[in-house]
Amino acid sequence: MKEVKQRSTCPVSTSLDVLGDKWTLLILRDMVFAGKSTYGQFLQSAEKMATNVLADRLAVLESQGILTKAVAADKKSKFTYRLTEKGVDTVPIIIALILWGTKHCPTAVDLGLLEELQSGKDAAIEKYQRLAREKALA
Amino acid sequence: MKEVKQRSTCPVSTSLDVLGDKWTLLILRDMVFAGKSTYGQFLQSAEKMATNVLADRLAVLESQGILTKAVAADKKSKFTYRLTEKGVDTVPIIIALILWGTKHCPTAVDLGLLEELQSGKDAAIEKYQRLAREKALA
DNA sequence: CCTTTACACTTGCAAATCGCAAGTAAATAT
DNA sequence: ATATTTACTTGCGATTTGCAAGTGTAAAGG
Repeated sequence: MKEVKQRSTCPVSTSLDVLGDKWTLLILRDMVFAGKSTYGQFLQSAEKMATNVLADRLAVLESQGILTKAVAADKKSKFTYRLTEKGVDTVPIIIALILWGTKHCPTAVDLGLLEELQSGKDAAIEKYQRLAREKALA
Repeated sequence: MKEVKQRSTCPVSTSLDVLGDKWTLLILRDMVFAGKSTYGQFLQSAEKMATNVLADRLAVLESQGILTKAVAADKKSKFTYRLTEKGVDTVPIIIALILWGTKHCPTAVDLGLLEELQSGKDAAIEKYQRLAREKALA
């Protein structure tokens, strides 16, 4: 039961107590936008996160109720991570990061997603939250 | 000229390369929502960040063009930090964190701001960006 | 049955970062 | 001249990270 230290009661601070590092939101990004759900899939991302850091972050995310861990349907030696509603609710944060990065970090590019976001952010947020919820039930 | 290592070209990742830690967004929060602008003011926040970490983050934020540093109008021994447009554009990220923290971290409370956000997020984003811009010009 | 592979971690260790306390330096105030 | 304010810098032990290698369990192959 990985515990998180709370530095203050400010909601920005408490959010960062859990999400404020270089890796956690990348895991959530992979779940929401790349449909990933297993340890092995998370390791394959372009950013190459270390195995021990991934294991640690998954444990924190699980203990914070942001995702759930269950034995996979096909293999008993495999686990499937799924987003909870608390996890689905991080979509607006990730989308805000995408918009900021795309606008201000010139080398940051994204396929069709950017167009979709620029032509209607709220619609995109709802779409990806719906998709994430459907995946969570599957 | 503090340099930031870019892990990939994904916009979420590049944003986190700069903003992804426990302190950076708290500095920006203090500038946007508490009107702070000096080293001493940042140190007084409830989260009690270490002096060397603050100095480091301010240097990164300045080198990334998120804020500017200038000698204060009243005192030559004092500096004033101001947000650039790139800095003002982090407001939606901070607001997304406020909404998530308030909804999912029970101890995270906020005075009147929450009500304001719930009754119109986009209006609130525009309001605080406008206020931040006005302060940046002052 | 026995061996190999796939998958999900765990461990060990050097390097980087953090948190804390104290010290430095320049500009004001007294 | 002395003290204070403001903004850092420095030193150091503790924590966290990144990298490589090892462990354990379940399925698959021979």
